[in-house]
Amino acid sequence: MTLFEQKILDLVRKIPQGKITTYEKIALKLGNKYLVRFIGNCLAKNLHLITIPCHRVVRKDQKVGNYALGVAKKINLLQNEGIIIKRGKIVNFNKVLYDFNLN
DNA sequence: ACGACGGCCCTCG
DNA sequence: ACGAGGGCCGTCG
Repeated sequence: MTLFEQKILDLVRKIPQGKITTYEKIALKLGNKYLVRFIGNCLAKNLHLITIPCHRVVRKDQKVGNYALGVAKKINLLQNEGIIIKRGKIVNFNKVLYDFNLN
């Protein structure tokens, strides 16, 4: 695992239970928006590290996005944390959105 | 709503 | 060592 990937995972690990963030926010935090593709790539590969709550990272358009264990699993996990999802979209998106810049 | 393409870092040939 | 391809995305047509 590279240093850059570590940085991504470190950020994801900071997302509290019941909150979400977007691929784009992480990308911007780390530099530029085109990183979104690599971020997805990285999370997909490192899912075996259970300590990283990959399911709390979603798409900017309020869809949940993809997940290595299946989208259904991702939705389940999110709903267990109080996030409301309807037809694949997060209903209370703005309320549960976590902002890294609050630190 | 859908498809194309962008410019990322990594992996693999 | 180098170049092509790939991926849990986002934007614009």
